[in-house]
Amino acid sequence: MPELPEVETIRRQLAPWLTGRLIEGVELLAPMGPKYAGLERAAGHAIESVNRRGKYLLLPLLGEGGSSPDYELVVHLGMTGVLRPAEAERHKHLRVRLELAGPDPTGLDFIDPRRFGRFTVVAKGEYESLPTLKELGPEPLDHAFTPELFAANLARSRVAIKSYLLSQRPVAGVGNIYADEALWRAGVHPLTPAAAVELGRVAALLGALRDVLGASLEAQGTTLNDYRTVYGESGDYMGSLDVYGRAGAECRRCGGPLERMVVGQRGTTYCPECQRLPRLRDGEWEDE
DNA sequence: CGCATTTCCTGGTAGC
DNA sequence: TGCTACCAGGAAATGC
Repeated sequence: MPELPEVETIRRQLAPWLTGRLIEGVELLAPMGPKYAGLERAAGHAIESVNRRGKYLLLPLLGEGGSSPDYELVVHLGMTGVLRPAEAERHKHLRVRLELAGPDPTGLDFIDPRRFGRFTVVAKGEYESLPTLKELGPEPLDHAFTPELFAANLARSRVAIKSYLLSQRPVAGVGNIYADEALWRAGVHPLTPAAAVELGRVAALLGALRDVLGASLEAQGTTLNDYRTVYGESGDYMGSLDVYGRAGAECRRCGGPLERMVVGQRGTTYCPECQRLPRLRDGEWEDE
């Protein structure tokens, strides 16, 4: 499942290849719909740069004659999306092919078996049709993002911290794997109301997010099943996961068994010993 | 507005 | 072997 480290890995590989390239044509092999809205507008435009916000890839498209960008290509890989150089043999689940001017490789394929991904063109910076992108929280690896800002964001909600992290509102780019990993590292119970995580724990949580996202990025991400880099490589971080996919195994901190539960319809693995739920007393949450 | 629930989609796998 | 049932889940849509 591509989250921040996986999408950033892909961005870094795409950037030197796609920057400045002219999109000569667009082929849509999936049924037209909101997930591919406006895609035909990409034809005739050059790619100014390859950027990332959260789990979204954002490619501003230069206007006719190289004028400043008017459109933006927005790509979300969903759960099973893969971007790679076009191959002669069309993949069974090929959804979009961009035809590029210039030297080989002259095509970019978007393959997406489960169809949770998006590949759309919007007017630059206008994300009305993409509410999550419109409301996206700060980049966790940005040093301007402080524990105080994170705490202020978390204070806006009483839903379970795990669910709130997945909403992309308090911080961008965190999905199911790294949410579980960071909560375990910071010793925060997944069901803790977001606003009830006290400042010290918020700081620990931000540190944990940065550690795990940074380490995974160095490993080119986590491959469970479908995720591949642009060049078909698997990410190497799976063996470093402490909790995700390890329900029933020993907690690497206390040795007790990790447990699995469902939080907001999402499978969640945690250590009941190391991640304690704060108690509610007189309407206030207290630690321990 | 906040929050909960439902929906989309296919490959893999458990069970018979 | 072949069938059915179910599960994985990011974000949008829908319903209070």
